[in-house]
Amino acid sequence: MNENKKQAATTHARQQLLHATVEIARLQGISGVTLDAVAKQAGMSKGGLLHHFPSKNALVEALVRHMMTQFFERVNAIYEREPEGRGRWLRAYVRASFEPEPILQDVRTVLAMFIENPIAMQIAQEDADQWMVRFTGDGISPARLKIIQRAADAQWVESRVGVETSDTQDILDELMLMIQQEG
Amino acid sequence: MNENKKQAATTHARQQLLHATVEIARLQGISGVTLDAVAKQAGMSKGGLLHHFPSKNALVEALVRHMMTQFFERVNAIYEREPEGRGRWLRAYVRASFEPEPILQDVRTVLAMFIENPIAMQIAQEDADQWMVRFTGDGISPARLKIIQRAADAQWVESRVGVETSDTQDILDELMLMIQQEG
DNA sequence: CTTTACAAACCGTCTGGTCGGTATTATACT
DNA sequence: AGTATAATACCGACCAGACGGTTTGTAAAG
Repeated sequence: MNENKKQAATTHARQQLLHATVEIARLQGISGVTLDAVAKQAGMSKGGLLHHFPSKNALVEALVRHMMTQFFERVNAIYEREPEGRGRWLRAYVRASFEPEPILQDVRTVLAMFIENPIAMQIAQEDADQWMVRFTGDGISPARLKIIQRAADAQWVESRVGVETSDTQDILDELMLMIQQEG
Repeated sequence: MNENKKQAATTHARQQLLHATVEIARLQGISGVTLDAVAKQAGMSKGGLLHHFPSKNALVEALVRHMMTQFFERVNAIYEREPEGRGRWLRAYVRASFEPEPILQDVRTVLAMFIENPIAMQIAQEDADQWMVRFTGDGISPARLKIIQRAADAQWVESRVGVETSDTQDILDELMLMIQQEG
């Protein structure tokens, strides 16, 4: 008895659907991700899509999981080749984040789905530039500056989005320390 | 002649509309932000809303701008009280990002609008937790660890979203250095 | 003859936006 | 001052399109 052929997320059709979703997101943005569009992109009818994923939410959920798995595998691969010692996992994670690998391209696209909004992003970019101008001449190396700013931004976002953060004060202290110290 | 009463973004009605939008976003999430809902929340009809903001995009754009201005003003205020010297602006920026001020609460809400998605966020949270487990015992202080991870995450997002990043290599080097060094 | 994998027509709802209309206030003219 | 005129602020019915999901049908496989 062959019984491992339809394992939930493993069918060829499902893979194709997932890939089509990423494709649409990349081409049309999140608002373009409709059942019709995805189905069409995958060369299938909406009925067919709904057969594999009972709802749009199911599709998105599967997609997110799929992407995260991919990212994990990438980190894992890097981890193997990363020398032992302090922060081996973290090093692998960071490296993977900075990789331009096509695999990650997809992951990023999906993540972008939840942020994208042409107007907002454009404004955000302008805003970021202005901050950069302000920061420059502050005596801190550009690299370190960006790291600090990003960490701050993340704090900002996460606190609202509901991601529990424990060591807020410690993180703040550490950041201030980084600013004080020589870069 | 009184002629400064209707300055584009300054009317009382517009302010109210903007505030209503934030309120709806906070209560119902981004999907709840419809013209009808916003108008109702502001005690106005949709027609009225459309009179002040010719389209939904116009509303969102005004909102984002408004929020960013608020954040800037907050940073500015902190900057004034921040001692001179290295990274004064950056320090103010970081401090503002970590503030629980109600003013910033709004800004965060708006930003969250572009990220919110119950399923995705939940999965992301689980994912983040797993990474934390993996990182722990890596020999790095939790605070520093989170900073590094967040900076990496930001890189990850930004690269896809289209935010131009110049010193990628430098940032990566700096991060690796932070991992190596004592926290 | 039942299950799987799709197709395609169809439906109800929701949403952004239009449009015609009205009350109120400011401006112009006599 | 008094009245005509017009601009502003707002209402609410309406519409067209989009979208998620349901249902019915069907062809092939086992």
